Amino acid sequence: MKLGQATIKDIARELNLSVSTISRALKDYPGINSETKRKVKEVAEKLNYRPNAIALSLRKSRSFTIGVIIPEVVHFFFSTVISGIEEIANSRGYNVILSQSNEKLSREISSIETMLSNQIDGVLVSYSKETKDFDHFTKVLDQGFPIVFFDRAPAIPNAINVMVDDYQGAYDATAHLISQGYKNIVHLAGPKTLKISIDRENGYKAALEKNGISVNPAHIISCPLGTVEESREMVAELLDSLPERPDSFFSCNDIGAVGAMMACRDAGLKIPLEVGIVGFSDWQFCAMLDPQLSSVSQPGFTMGAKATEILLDIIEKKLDPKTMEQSLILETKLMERDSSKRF
Amino acid sequence: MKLGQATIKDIARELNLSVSTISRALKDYPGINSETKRKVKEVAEKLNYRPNAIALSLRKSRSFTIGVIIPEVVHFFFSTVISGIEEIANSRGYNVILSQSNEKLSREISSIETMLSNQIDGVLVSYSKETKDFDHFTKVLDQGFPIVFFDRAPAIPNAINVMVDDYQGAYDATAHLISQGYKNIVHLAGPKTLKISIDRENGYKAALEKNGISVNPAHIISCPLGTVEESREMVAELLDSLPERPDSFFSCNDIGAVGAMMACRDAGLKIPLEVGIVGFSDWQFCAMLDPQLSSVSQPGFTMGAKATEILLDIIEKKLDPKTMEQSLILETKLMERDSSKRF
DNA sequence: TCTCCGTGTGCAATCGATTCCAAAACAGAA
DNA sequence: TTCTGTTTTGGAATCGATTGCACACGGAGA
Repeated sequence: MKLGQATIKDIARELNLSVSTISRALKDYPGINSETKRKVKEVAEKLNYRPNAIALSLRKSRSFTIGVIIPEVVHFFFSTVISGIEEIANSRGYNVILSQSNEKLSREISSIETMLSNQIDGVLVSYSKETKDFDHFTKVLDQGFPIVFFDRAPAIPNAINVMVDDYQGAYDATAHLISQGYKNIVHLAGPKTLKISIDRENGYKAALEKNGISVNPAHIISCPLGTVEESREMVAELLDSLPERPDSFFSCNDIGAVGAMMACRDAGLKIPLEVGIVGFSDWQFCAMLDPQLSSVSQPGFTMGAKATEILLDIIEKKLDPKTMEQSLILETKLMERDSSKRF
Repeated sequence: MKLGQATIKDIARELNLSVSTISRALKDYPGINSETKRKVKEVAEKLNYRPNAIALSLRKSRSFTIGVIIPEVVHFFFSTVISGIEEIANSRGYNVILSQSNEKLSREISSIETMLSNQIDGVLVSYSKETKDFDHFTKVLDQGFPIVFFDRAPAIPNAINVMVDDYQGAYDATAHLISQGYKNIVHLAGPKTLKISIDRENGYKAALEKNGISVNPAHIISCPLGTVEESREMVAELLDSLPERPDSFFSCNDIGAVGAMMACRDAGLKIPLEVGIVGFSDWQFCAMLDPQLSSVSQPGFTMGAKATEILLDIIEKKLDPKTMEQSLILETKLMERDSSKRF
């Protein structure tokens, strides 16, 4: 057998036929003798023929591949999103090219460049924390190239976004704490560059106001790093310094909530009796903690799946990005667990 | 501007030159007038020219893309591996196509088929739990196609593997429990289809024997599902039924360890005073549990990075798979935490 | 004036598959 | 035997970029 893959030409040579005949025979075109078809398929099988998708891509100017640009893979939420993307893309016959920006703008830009060079049919993006300027996206969007953003929605007019209702999720979490009788609710907030952080903070504020509690700026703590240590220290300091001790924490992510939990335990406070804690994202480990951590569950898999469906529909012209709904907002679900249930 | 990407032809038309001149000018070939080069590059810039990687792939029979076949993305360990793969591949100018088998053999087979169709240059594989027969891999391996297996090493002679030293990791974990004075050590074992499960069990047995403790078959519990519930039930039952209560658990994974932890707590046993627990993998949440869970840390990122380096070296002929070392075994590291430290 | 040589370009084949158009091959009818 | 129509097959262009080879042009030397 020849080195490398057998091509349509090898079959043609073997049978003394032209390549066009082989091509048609393999695809069951009408007007090819059925005996010829049989022989062609037989030889194709024998030579272990496999169509060259690259050649097809070149001819059709379609690669049946979509790109995914994500801040980092090692992140429970994002990994569920990827899983959803992969699932739908695969079932519809598309490949998935993955690239992580590691929250770096420069890598985000080079990623989209190489992906475009590779003639991908469309791209799914969750942009990095560093990204404040979206020119690298608008430039290609303006050329009519399909992009769907997920989780983190950019400030680009007419961009298609799939996200969760961060505002409502945060509202629900805060309202839940209030309903459990907590009064001094502290919010551990995320970086202001991300719309999701702002939305969560706003949901928190709205829930307070709706329940007649005025927002205390000293109760909103910025945790830009998002590490356990950071929030643990912040909360420890807070417990020491505030005149009136906070009796609950709503963190914009689960990691922060764990830090708060540790700081409270360090301070000898009982959870949920003396302090209530709620996180955001509902990472796998929430149910494994003691006490189990309440958290706002985000449908990561669904988000990936929906975003991919929309992207593929745009690629296949089943949807027109100009006339369609710009944003798809998925519902969150508050998982009430022991860390915040007093009753 | 024309719809779609500008090609070399567009530049040629614009400047009334032939495509060959453009090609050479863009690549700074000698024998092209420098004034021409300047103009070509200027127009390329103006038209936002981007070379078509597909066309290049077809011509060179090289796609600069590698495939990754993995059981599931939503798995802390695997996501760290992916991160390592992505890092190296990217830095060496390769794309990464991702496909998850969801532990299904059929999907594994179809994945490798489409990847081959897409002319990938090589593939990294961690096979599914269902896979008992490796024909779909040996067939392509025999044609000289580069495959590197990671984490789960198949029973294929001459296959290249990158894995962690599961035996030693398990040995260390068990020896650690013994050194802490635990005597009745139960092992929660994984599916026997995976070599890693067998290695870990053997490491456990060896550590016992080395320390003069005979292996009690009733102390080896199979947990094929790998869910918290499964191990929780198994352990609960065990605590009830065994004549002599086990005083420690070494689980082949962290999830199982959490289940054991819960069952022990349910039974009113104090950790680590009355029961010691050690897991395997050192997932992110281990340090967040209370008490913090001891676990055997696996270098996922390094594994992905090393496997990718080997694969790319083979692809680029810097390494010859026939003469090289077949297996690269990475060291594990026991993270001793509160769940198993009595002293 | 003719030849030689170097510089700068263009032509055309190539990679693998598809597809429009044309052309064989063959059948049956006149 | 010739013509017409159908069935089956082949030729060639195409997708975008690369590259070996040839060619055009100019000046220099004989």
